[in-house]
Amino acid sequence: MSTTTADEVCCPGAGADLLPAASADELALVFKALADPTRIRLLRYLAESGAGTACACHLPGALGITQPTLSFHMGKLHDAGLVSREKRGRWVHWTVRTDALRGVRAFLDLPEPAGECC
Amino acid sequence: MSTTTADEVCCPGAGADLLPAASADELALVFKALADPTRIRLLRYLAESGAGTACACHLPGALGITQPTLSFHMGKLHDAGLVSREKRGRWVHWTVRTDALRGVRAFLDLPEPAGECC
DNA sequence: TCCAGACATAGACGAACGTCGATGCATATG
DNA sequence: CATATGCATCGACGTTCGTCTATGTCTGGA
Repeated sequence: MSTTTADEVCCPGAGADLLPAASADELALVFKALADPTRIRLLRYLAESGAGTACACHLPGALGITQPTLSFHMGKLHDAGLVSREKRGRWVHWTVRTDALRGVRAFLDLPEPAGECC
Repeated sequence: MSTTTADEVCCPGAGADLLPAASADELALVFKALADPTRIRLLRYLAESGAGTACACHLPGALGITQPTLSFHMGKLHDAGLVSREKRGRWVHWTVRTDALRGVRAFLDLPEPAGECC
């Protein structure tokens, strides 16, 4: 029931192909990890620290969250591949993985509008 | 309670300043709109269509979702400022607003790791 | 060896999300 | 005017999310 009168009446140049569901899922996973203000600030904080690495010991206080909540967010970032965990003695040090952002950055470079529609 | 022993023991170069909460919220809003496979495919579809504009009449079938669901997702994209709505007669045409992605694209250009940590 | 501290995990709870069917509201067409 | 159609909205539902407190686990130092 898809090819009804709509196809011929409305914008015919809109026959673009869809992004495969697998690719969309993969992108959404990273975007989901970025879809929280706390995690955005965490990522930014790490990126601005020396060598993109820092322990998160003073962050709960600065962000107004508890330690388990911080652990939860870092886990999310880690699951998305955006940070790597390294245990040094008693503390955990986190490092931003900028290469993990390549996919989403490529996606955001959407083709510029060119040509007419209808 | 912030400047305890932790500050002097663990990575001292980690004294980066935090992104303001308002900026983080703003970024998270856009990322939240992108944090769904269906919306990712919709945005990509629009971007690849002529002039970044298309009506969404054949999309429900192609994506395996119903018309209300499509309306819901387009509303989300619209709320985030990622698309603009234009009513032409009986149909609604959607256009990608690539400029709305500038903020998140700038954020994703995280500073490269430079210097040593500890 | 034992204690203190850093981090993870478990359990709970309210809020937001994604989806649907049903309905309402415009607008083009006969 | 009556009808059909594209889209938005409503109400409902199960799921996921973000946060907390309480507890467990592991490591370094006294």
